[in-house]
Amino acid sequence: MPRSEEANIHIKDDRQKQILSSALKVFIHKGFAAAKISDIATEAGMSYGLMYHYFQSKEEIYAELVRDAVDSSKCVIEQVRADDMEPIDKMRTLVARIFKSVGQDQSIGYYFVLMMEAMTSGMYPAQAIEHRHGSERPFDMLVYVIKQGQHKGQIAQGDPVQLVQTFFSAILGLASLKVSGTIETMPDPEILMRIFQPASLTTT
Amino acid sequence: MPRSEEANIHIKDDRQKQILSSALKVFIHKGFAAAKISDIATEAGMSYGLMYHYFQSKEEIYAELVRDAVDSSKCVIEQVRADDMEPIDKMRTLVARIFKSVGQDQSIGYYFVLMMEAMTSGMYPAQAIEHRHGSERPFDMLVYVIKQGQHKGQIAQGDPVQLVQTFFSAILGLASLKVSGTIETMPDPEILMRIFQPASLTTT
DNA sequence: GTCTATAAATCGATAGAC
DNA sequence: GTCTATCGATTTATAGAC
Repeated sequence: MPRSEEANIHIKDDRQKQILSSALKVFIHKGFAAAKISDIATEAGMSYGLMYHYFQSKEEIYAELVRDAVDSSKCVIEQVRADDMEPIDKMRTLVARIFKSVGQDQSIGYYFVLMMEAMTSGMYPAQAIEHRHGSERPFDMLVYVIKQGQHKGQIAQGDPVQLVQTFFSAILGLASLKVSGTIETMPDPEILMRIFQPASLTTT
Repeated sequence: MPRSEEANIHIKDDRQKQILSSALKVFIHKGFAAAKISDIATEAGMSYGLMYHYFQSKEEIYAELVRDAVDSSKCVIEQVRADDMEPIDKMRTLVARIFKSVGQDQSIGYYFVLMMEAMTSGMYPAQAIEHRHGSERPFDMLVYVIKQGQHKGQIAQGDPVQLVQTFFSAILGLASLKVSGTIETMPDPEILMRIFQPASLTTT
Protein backbone atom coordinates (compact mmCIF):
# COMPACT_ATOMS: atom_id res chain seq x y z
CA MET A 1 0.00 0.00 0.00
CA PRO A 2 1.46 3.30 -1.13
CA ARG A 3 -0.44 5.49 1.27
CA SER A 4 -2.43 4.66 4.34
CA GLU A 5 -6.10 5.43 4.53
CA GLU A 6 -5.38 7.63 7.49
CA ALA A 7 -2.92 9.75 5.58
CA ASN A 8 -5.47 10.33 2.85
CA ILE A 9 -8.00 11.61 5.32
CA HIS A 10 -5.41 13.91 6.71
CA ILE A 11 -4.60 15.25 3.26
CA LYS A 12 -8.25 15.71 2.48
CA ASP A 13 -8.90 17.67 5.63
CA ASP A 14 -5.78 19.70 5.05
CA ARG A 15 -6.70 20.59 1.49
CA GLN A 16 -10.19 21.65 2.44
CA LYS A 17 -8.87 24.04 5.05
CA GLN A 18 -6.34 25.35 2.56
CA ILE A 19 -9.03 25.98 -0.04
CA LEU A 20 -11.33 27.70 2.44
CA SER A 21 -8.50 29.86 3.67
CA SER A 22 -7.53 30.94 0.17
CA ALA A 23 -11.13 31.42 -0.87
CA LEU A 24 -11.79 33.70 2.07
CA LYS A 25 -8.90 35.90 1.05
CA VAL A 26 -10.06 36.09 -2.56
CA PHE A 27 -13.73 36.63 -1.72
CA ILE A 28 -13.18 39.55 0.62
CA HIS A 29 -10.96 41.30 -1.90
CA LYS A 30 -12.99 40.73 -5.05
CA GLY A 31 -16.46 39.73 -3.92
CA PHE A 32 -18.28 36.55 -4.85
CA ALA A 33 -19.18 37.38 -8.43
CA ALA A 34 -15.76 38.73 -9.45
CA ALA A 35 -13.85 35.95 -7.72
CA LYS A 36 -12.81 33.21 -10.10
CA ILE A 37 -12.27 29.61 -9.15
CA SER A 38 -8.88 29.91 -10.79
CA ASP A 39 -8.06 32.84 -8.47
CA ILE A 40 -8.74 30.67 -5.47
CA ALA A 41 -6.80 27.77 -6.95
CA THR A 42 -3.80 29.98 -7.67
CA GLU A 43 -3.92 31.40 -4.15
CA ALA A 44 -4.07 27.87 -2.77
CA GLY A 45 -1.30 26.71 -5.09
CA MET A 46 -3.23 24.00 -6.87
CA SER A 47 -5.01 23.42 -10.16
CA TYR A 48 -8.58 24.59 -10.48
CA GLY A 49 -9.68 21.13 -11.46
CA LEU A 50 -8.77 19.91 -8.02
CA MET A 51 -11.11 22.38 -6.43
CA TYR A 52 -14.04 20.33 -7.65
CA HIS A 53 -12.69 17.26 -5.98
CA TYR A 54 -13.31 18.92 -2.62
CA PHE A 55 -16.25 21.21 -3.30
CA GLN A 56 -19.17 20.91 -5.65
CA SER A 57 -19.27 24.53 -6.71
CA LYS A 58 -18.09 28.06 -6.06
CA GLU A 59 -21.31 28.71 -4.19
CA GLU A 60 -20.71 25.82 -1.84
CA ILE A 61 -17.34 27.23 -0.84
CA TYR A 62 -18.88 30.62 -0.27
CA ALA A 63 -21.78 29.22 1.74
CA GLU A 64 -19.37 27.27 3.92
CA LEU A 65 -17.36 30.40 4.62
CA VAL A 66 -20.44 32.44 5.48
CA ARG A 67 -21.43 29.75 7.96
CA ASP A 68 -17.98 29.86 9.50
CA ALA A 69 -18.16 33.64 9.66
CA VAL A 70 -21.45 33.63 11.56
CA ASP A 71 -20.24 30.95 13.93
CA SER A 72 -17.00 32.78 14.54
CA SER A 73 -18.78 36.07 15.23
CA LYS A 74 -21.14 34.41 17.63
CA CYS A 75 -18.20 32.81 19.35
CA VAL A 76 -16.42 36.11 19.90
CA ILE A 77 -19.56 37.82 21.15
CA GLU A 78 -20.38 34.90 23.38
CA GLN A 79 -16.92 35.14 24.93
CA VAL A 80 -17.20 38.79 25.90
CA ARG A 81 -20.76 38.31 27.08
CA ALA A 82 -19.70 35.55 29.40
CA ASP A 83 -16.83 37.62 30.74
CA ASP A 84 -17.18 39.02 34.22
CA MET A 85 -17.10 42.73 33.52
CA GLU A 86 -19.36 45.75 33.15
CA PRO A 87 -21.56 45.81 30.01
CA ILE A 88 -19.81 48.88 28.64
CA ASP A 89 -16.46 47.17 29.06
CA LYS A 90 -17.80 44.11 27.27
CA MET A 91 -18.48 46.32 24.27
CA ARG A 92 -15.07 47.91 24.65
CA THR A 93 -13.38 44.54 24.69
CA LEU A 94 -15.36 43.41 21.65
CA VAL A 95 -14.40 46.48 19.64
CA ALA A 96 -10.76 46.16 20.64
CA ARG A 97 -10.67 42.51 19.64
CA ILE A 98 -12.28 43.11 16.27
CA PHE A 99 -10.22 46.19 15.44
CA LYS A 100 -7.03 44.42 16.34
CA SER A 101 -7.82 41.44 14.15
CA VAL A 102 -8.74 43.43 11.05
CA GLY A 103 -5.89 43.11 8.62
CA GLN A 104 -4.68 39.85 10.06
CA ASP A 105 -5.18 36.81 7.90
CA GLN A 106 -7.85 34.29 8.83
CA SER A 107 -9.14 36.47 11.61
CA ILE A 108 -12.54 37.59 12.78
CA GLY A 109 -11.93 40.78 10.83
CA TYR A 110 -11.90 38.86 7.55
CA TYR A 111 -15.11 37.15 8.52
CA PHE A 112 -16.78 40.48 9.18
CA VAL A 113 -15.87 41.68 5.71
CA LEU A 114 -17.26 38.50 4.23
CA MET A 115 -20.53 38.92 6.09
CA MET A 116 -20.75 42.49 4.85
CA GLU A 117 -20.27 41.31 1.29
CA ALA A 118 -22.76 38.49 1.75
CA MET A 119 -25.41 40.83 3.09
CA THR A 120 -24.97 43.68 0.62
CA SER A 121 -24.53 41.51 -2.46
CA GLY A 122 -28.08 40.33 -2.01
CA MET A 123 -27.04 36.72 -2.43
CA TYR A 124 -28.28 35.74 0.98
CA PRO A 125 -31.28 37.17 2.77
CA ALA A 126 -30.24 38.58 6.13
CA GLN A 127 -32.14 35.86 7.94
CA ALA A 128 -30.28 33.07 6.20
CA ILE A 129 -27.01 34.58 7.33
CA GLU A 130 -27.83 35.24 10.93
CA HIS A 131 -30.48 32.68 11.70
CA ARG A 132 -29.10 29.20 12.21
CA HIS A 133 -30.81 26.21 13.76
CA GLY A 134 -32.84 28.33 16.12
CA SER A 135 -29.86 29.70 17.96
CA GLU A 136 -29.60 33.32 18.94
CA ARG A 137 -28.46 35.79 16.31
CA PRO A 138 -25.20 37.66 16.95
CA PHE A 139 -27.19 40.82 16.61
CA ASP A 140 -29.61 39.96 19.40
CA MET A 141 -26.78 38.88 21.65
CA LEU A 142 -25.46 42.41 21.51
CA VAL A 143 -28.85 44.00 22.07
CA TYR A 144 -29.02 42.14 25.34
CA VAL A 145 -25.66 43.50 26.49
CA ILE A 146 -26.70 47.01 25.49
CA LYS A 147 -29.89 46.78 27.53
CA GLN A 148 -27.92 45.77 30.57
CA GLY A 149 -25.60 48.72 30.08
CA GLN A 150 -28.53 51.08 29.74
CA HIS A 151 -30.07 49.76 32.91
CA LYS A 152 -26.83 50.44 34.74
CA GLY A 153 -26.62 53.93 33.25
CA GLN A 154 -23.36 53.16 31.44
CA ILE A 155 -24.90 53.36 28.00
CA ALA A 156 -27.04 56.10 26.48
CA GLN A 157 -30.79 55.64 26.50
CA GLY A 158 -32.75 55.04 23.31
CA ASP A 159 -33.66 52.12 21.10
CA PRO A 160 -30.97 49.46 21.70
CA VAL A 161 -31.63 47.94 18.29
CA GLN A 162 -30.74 51.18 16.54
CA LEU A 163 -27.66 51.47 18.72
CA VAL A 164 -26.47 48.01 17.69
CA GLN A 165 -27.27 48.72 14.05
CA THR A 166 -25.12 51.83 14.08
CA PHE A 167 -22.40 49.99 15.96
CA PHE A 168 -22.40 47.05 13.58
CA SER A 169 -22.54 49.19 10.47
CA ALA A 170 -19.56 51.22 11.56
CA ILE A 171 -17.53 48.10 12.31
CA LEU A 172 -18.48 46.40 9.06
CA GLY A 173 -17.77 49.59 7.14
CA LEU A 174 -14.41 50.14 8.78
CA ALA A 175 -13.35 46.53 8.32
CA SER A 176 -14.35 46.58 4.65
CA LEU A 177 -12.58 49.84 3.94
CA LYS A 178 -9.50 48.62 5.77
CA VAL A 179 -9.28 45.37 3.83
CA SER A 180 -9.83 47.18 0.54
CA GLY A 181 -6.97 49.50 1.38
CA THR A 182 -9.14 52.62 1.37
CA ILE A 183 -7.97 53.35 4.89
CA GLU A 184 -4.51 52.38 6.04
CA THR A 185 -5.04 51.89 9.74
CA MET A 186 -8.03 51.38 11.97
CA PRO A 187 -9.05 54.44 13.97
CA ASP A 188 -8.99 54.75 17.73
CA PRO A 189 -11.71 52.41 19.06
CA GLU A 190 -12.71 55.02 21.62
CA ILE A 191 -14.16 57.17 18.83
CA LEU A 192 -16.71 54.50 18.05
CA MET A 193 -17.27 53.82 21.73
CA ARG A 194 -18.63 57.33 22.10
CA ILE A 195 -21.89 56.29 20.46
CA PHE A 196 -22.63 54.54 23.76
CA GLN A 197 -21.81 57.56 25.86
CA PRO A 198 -24.74 58.90 27.86
CA ALA A 199 -25.61 62.57 27.28
CA SER A 200 -23.09 64.78 28.99
CA LEU A 201 -24.23 67.12 31.70
CA THR A 202 -24.93 70.58 30.37
CA THR A 203 -21.77 72.61 30.54
CA THR A 204 -22.36 75.28 33.11
CA MET B 1 -37.81 64.71 -42.59
CA PRO B 2 -39.51 62.31 -40.20
CA ARG B 3 -37.82 63.61 -37.09
CA SER B 4 -35.99 66.81 -36.40
CA GLU B 5 -32.33 66.81 -35.41
CA GLU B 6 -33.27 68.49 -32.19
CA ALA B 7 -35.70 65.78 -31.23
CA ASN B 8 -33.01 63.15 -31.73
CA ILE B 9 -30.67 64.93 -29.40
CA HIS B 10 -33.42 65.10 -26.86
CA ILE B 11 -34.07 61.39 -27.17
CA LYS B 12 -30.39 60.62 -26.89
CA ASP B 13 -30.00 62.68 -23.76
CA ASP B 14 -33.13 61.14 -22.32
CA ARG B 15 -32.04 57.59 -22.99
CA GLN B 16 -28.63 58.14 -21.45
CA LYS B 17 -30.17 59.41 -18.25
CA GLN B 18 -32.57 56.50 -18.27
CA ILE B 19 -29.75 54.01 -18.66
CA LEU B 20 -27.65 55.62 -15.94
CA SER B 21 -30.60 55.68 -13.59
CA SER B 22 -31.37 52.02 -14.17
CA ALA B 23 -27.73 51.03 -14.01
CA LEU B 24 -27.32 52.74 -10.64
CA LYS B 25 -30.21 50.77 -9.25
CA VAL B 26 -28.82 47.48 -10.54
CA PHE B 27 -25.23 48.15 -9.51
CA ILE B 28 -26.01 49.02 -5.91
CA HIS B 29 -28.09 45.89 -5.50
CA LYS B 30 -25.85 43.37 -7.24
CA GLY B 31 -22.44 44.99 -7.49
CA PHE B 32 -20.48 45.58 -10.68
CA ALA B 33 -19.39 42.02 -11.39
CA ALA B 34 -22.76 40.38 -10.78
CA ALA B 35 -24.71 43.04 -12.65
CA LYS B 36 -25.52 42.00 -16.18
CA ILE B 37 -26.04 44.37 -19.07
CA SER B 38 -29.33 42.61 -19.67
CA ASP B 39 -30.37 43.43 -16.09
CA ILE B 40 -29.83 47.10 -16.74
CA ALA B 41 -31.59 46.91 -20.09
CA THR B 42 -34.60 45.19 -18.56
CA GLU B 43 -34.73 47.74 -15.77
CA ALA B 44 -34.57 50.52 -18.37
CA GLY B 45 -37.13 48.79 -20.54
CA MET B 46 -35.04 48.45 -23.66
CA SER B 47 -33.08 45.80 -25.52
CA TYR B 48 -29.52 45.16 -24.40
CA GLY B 49 -28.25 45.83 -27.88
CA LEU B 50 -29.36 49.41 -27.57
CA MET B 51 -27.16 49.91 -24.54
CA TYR B 52 -24.13 49.84 -26.75
CA HIS B 53 -25.51 52.61 -28.88
CA TYR B 54 -25.16 54.95 -25.92
CA PHE B 55 -22.25 53.50 -24.01
CA GLN B 56 -19.17 51.65 -25.13
CA SER B 57 -19.07 49.13 -22.31
CA LYS B 58 -20.37 48.13 -18.92
CA GLU B 59 -17.29 49.68 -17.37
CA GLU B 60 -17.99 53.02 -18.99
CA ILE B 61 -21.45 53.15 -17.47
CA TYR B 62 -20.02 52.27 -14.07
CA ALA B 63 -17.24 54.81 -14.34
CA GLU B 64 -19.70 57.51 -15.30
CA LEU B 65 -21.84 56.70 -12.27
CA VAL B 66 -18.86 56.75 -9.91
CA ARG B 67 -17.95 60.17 -11.23
CA ASP B 68 -21.50 61.36 -10.65
CA ALA B 69 -21.40 59.90 -7.16
CA VAL B 70 -18.23 61.74 -6.22
CA ASP B 71 -19.47 64.99 -7.69
CA SER B 72 -22.79 64.65 -5.95
CA SER B 73 -21.14 63.92 -2.60
CA LYS B 74 -18.86 66.89 -2.97
CA CYS B 75 -21.83 69.03 -3.82
CA VAL B 76 -23.73 68.06 -0.69
CA ILE B 77 -20.71 68.57 1.53
CA GLU B 78 -19.91 71.87 -0.14
CA GLN B 79 -23.43 73.06 0.57
CA VAL B 80 -23.32 72.38 4.28
CA ARG B 81 -19.82 73.79 4.53
CA ALA B 82 -20.91 77.03 2.94
CA ASP B 83 -23.91 77.27 5.23
CA ASP B 84 -23.75 79.83 7.97
CA MET B 85 -23.90 77.62 11.02
CA GLU B 86 -21.72 76.09 13.71
CA PRO B 87 -19.37 73.28 12.56
CA ILE B 88 -21.16 70.69 14.68
CA ASP B 89 -24.47 71.69 13.13
CA LYS B 90 -22.95 71.40 9.68
CA MET B 91 -22.19 67.77 10.47
CA ARG B 92 -25.65 67.33 11.91
CA THR B 93 -27.23 68.72 8.76
CA LEU B 94 -25.08 66.52 6.59
CA VAL B 95 -26.04 63.37 8.45
CA ALA B 96 -29.71 64.30 8.40
CA ARG B 97 -29.65 64.93 4.67
CA ILE B 98 -27.89 61.66 3.88
CA PHE B 99 -29.99 59.55 6.23
CA LYS B 100 -33.19 61.01 4.83
CA SER B 101 -32.18 60.30 1.26
CA VAL B 102 -31.16 56.68 1.80
CA GLY B 103 -33.86 54.51 0.37
CA GLN B 104 -35.07 57.14 -2.08
CA ASP B 105 -34.33 56.46 -5.71
CA GLN B 106 -31.66 58.46 -7.47
CA SER B 107 -30.56 60.10 -4.26
CA ILE B 108 -27.28 60.82 -2.58
CA GLY B 109 -27.88 57.69 -0.54
CA TYR B 110 -27.67 55.52 -3.66
CA TYR B 111 -24.48 57.26 -4.63
CA PHE B 112 -22.95 56.50 -1.25
CA VAL B 113 -23.69 52.82 -1.67
CA LEU B 114 -22.13 52.89 -5.11
CA MET B 115 -18.98 54.52 -3.77
CA MET B 116 -18.80 51.88 -1.06
CA GLU B 117 -19.03 49.15 -3.67
CA ALA B 118 -16.49 50.86 -5.88
CA MET B 119 -13.98 51.18 -3.05
CA THR B 120 -14.39 47.73 -1.56
CA SER B 121 -14.58 45.83 -4.85
CA GLY B 122 -11.02 46.89 -5.52
CA MET B 123 -11.91 47.97 -9.05
CA TYR B 124 -10.85 51.52 -8.45
CA PRO B 125 -8.00 52.65 -6.26
CA ALA B 126 -9.28 55.04 -3.62
CA GLN B 127 -7.38 57.90 -5.21
CA ALA B 128 -9.08 57.44 -8.58
CA ILE B 129 -12.43 57.71 -6.89
CA GLU B 130 -11.83 60.70 -4.74
CA HIS B 131 -9.16 62.57 -6.65
CA ARG B 132 -10.50 64.46 -9.63
CA HIS B 133 -8.80 67.20 -11.61
CA GLY B 134 -6.94 68.48 -8.61
CA SER B 135 -10.04 69.45 -6.71
CA GLU B 136 -10.43 68.81 -3.02
CA ARG B 137 -11.50 65.36 -1.93
CA PRO B 138 -14.87 65.03 -0.14
CA PHE B 139 -12.95 63.45 2.69
CA ASP B 140 -10.63 66.43 3.19
CA MET B 141 -13.54 68.82 3.04
CA LEU B 142 -14.97 67.14 6.12
CA VAL B 143 -11.66 67.08 7.94
CA TYR B 144 -11.59 70.84 7.65
CA VAL B 145 -15.05 71.20 9.20
CA ILE B 146 -14.06 68.86 12.01
CA LYS B 147 -10.96 70.90 12.80
CA GLN B 148 -13.04 74.02 13.07
CA GLY B 149 -15.43 72.26 15.42
CA GLN B 150 -12.57 71.04 17.55
CA HIS B 151 -11.14 74.52 17.75
CA LYS B 152 -14.47 75.80 18.98
CA GLY B 153 -14.73 72.99 21.51
CA GLN B 154 -17.87 71.55 19.90
CA ILE B 155 -16.17 68.39 18.71
CA ALA B 156 -14.06 65.92 20.66
CA GLN B 157 -10.30 66.25 20.44
CA GLY B 158 -8.17 63.67 18.67
CA ASP B 159 -7.05 62.93 15.14
CA PRO B 160 -9.67 64.53 12.85
CA VAL B 161 -8.82 62.08 10.08
CA GLN B 162 -9.72 59.10 12.24
CA LEU B 163 -12.91 60.86 13.25
CA VAL B 164 -13.93 61.37 9.63
CA GLN B 165 -12.98 57.77 8.79
CA THR B 166 -15.23 56.43 11.50
CA PHE B 167 -17.98 58.82 10.51
CA PHE B 168 -17.78 57.90 6.83
CA SER B 169 -17.54 54.19 7.47
CA ALA B 170 -20.64 54.22 9.62
CA ILE B 171 -22.60 56.15 7.00
CA LEU B 172 -21.42 53.95 4.16
CA GLY B 173 -22.13 50.84 6.19
CA LEU B 174 -25.60 51.98 7.20
CA ALA B 175 -26.49 53.06 3.68
CA SER B 176 -25.31 49.75 2.25
CA LEU B 177 -27.16 47.66 4.81
CA LYS B 178 -30.30 49.73 4.32
CA VAL B 179 -30.29 49.35 0.54
CA SER B 180 -29.63 45.63 0.81
CA GLY B 181 -32.61 45.30 3.11
CA THR B 182 -30.54 44.06 6.05
CA ILE B 183 -31.91 46.89 8.16
CA GLU B 184 -35.40 48.24 7.58
CA THR B 185 -35.06 51.80 8.71
CA MET B 186 -32.17 54.14 9.34
CA PRO B 187 -31.36 54.69 13.02
CA ASP B 188 -31.61 57.97 14.86
CA PRO B 189 -28.87 60.24 13.44
CA GLU B 190 -28.08 61.50 16.92
CA ILE B 191 -26.57 58.12 17.77
CA LEU B 192 -23.89 58.61 15.17
CA MET B 193 -23.50 62.26 16.10
CA ARG B 194 -22.28 61.17 19.51
CA ILE B 195 -18.90 60.23 18.05
CA PHE B 196 -18.27 63.97 17.90
CA GLN B 197 -19.31 64.58 21.46
CA PRO B 198 -16.52 65.92 23.67
CA ALA B 199 -15.80 63.95 26.83
CA SER B 200 -18.57 64.55 29.34
CA LEU B 201 -17.72 66.24 32.58
CA THR B 202 -17.16 63.78 35.36
CA THR B 203 -20.45 63.08 37.04
CA THR B 204 -20.18 64.63 40.46
C1' DG C 1 -5.02 12.46 -5.19
C1' DT C 2 -3.62 15.47 -8.80
C1' DC C 3 -3.36 17.46 -13.23
C1' DT C 4 -4.60 18.67 -18.20
C1' DA C 5 -7.84 18.82 -21.82
C1' DT C 6 -12.35 19.67 -22.98
C1' DA C 7 -17.28 20.38 -22.79
C1' DA C 8 -21.07 23.52 -21.68
C1' DA C 9 -22.94 27.71 -20.43
C1' DT C 10 -22.92 32.53 -19.72
C1' DC C 11 -22.31 37.12 -21.03
C1' DG C 12 -20.15 41.14 -23.08
C1' DA C 13 -19.95 43.14 -27.43
C1' DT C 14 -20.89 43.57 -32.63
C1' DA C 15 -23.38 43.42 -37.16
C1' DG C 16 -27.02 44.13 -39.83
C1' DA C 17 -32.09 44.47 -40.79
C1' DC C 18 -36.01 47.56 -40.14
C1' DG D 1 -33.07 55.06 -33.23
C1' DT D 2 -34.28 50.36 -32.14
C1' DC D 3 -34.26 45.46 -32.20
C1' DT D 4 -32.75 40.52 -33.20
C1' DA D 5 -29.29 37.35 -34.43
C1' DT D 6 -24.67 36.11 -33.81
C1' DC D 7 -19.76 36.15 -32.63
C1' DG D 8 -16.12 35.65 -29.39
C1' DA D 9 -14.12 35.53 -24.96
C1' DT D 10 -14.37 34.09 -20.38
C1' DT D 11 -15.41 30.84 -16.86
C1' DT D 12 -17.72 27.18 -14.48
C1' DA D 13 -17.73 22.42 -14.33
C1' DT D 14 -16.54 17.62 -16.03
C1' DA D 15 -13.83 13.63 -18.01
C1' DG D 16 -10.09 11.04 -18.30
C1' DA D 17 -4.95 10.21 -18.04
C1' DC D 18 -1.18 9.59 -14.65
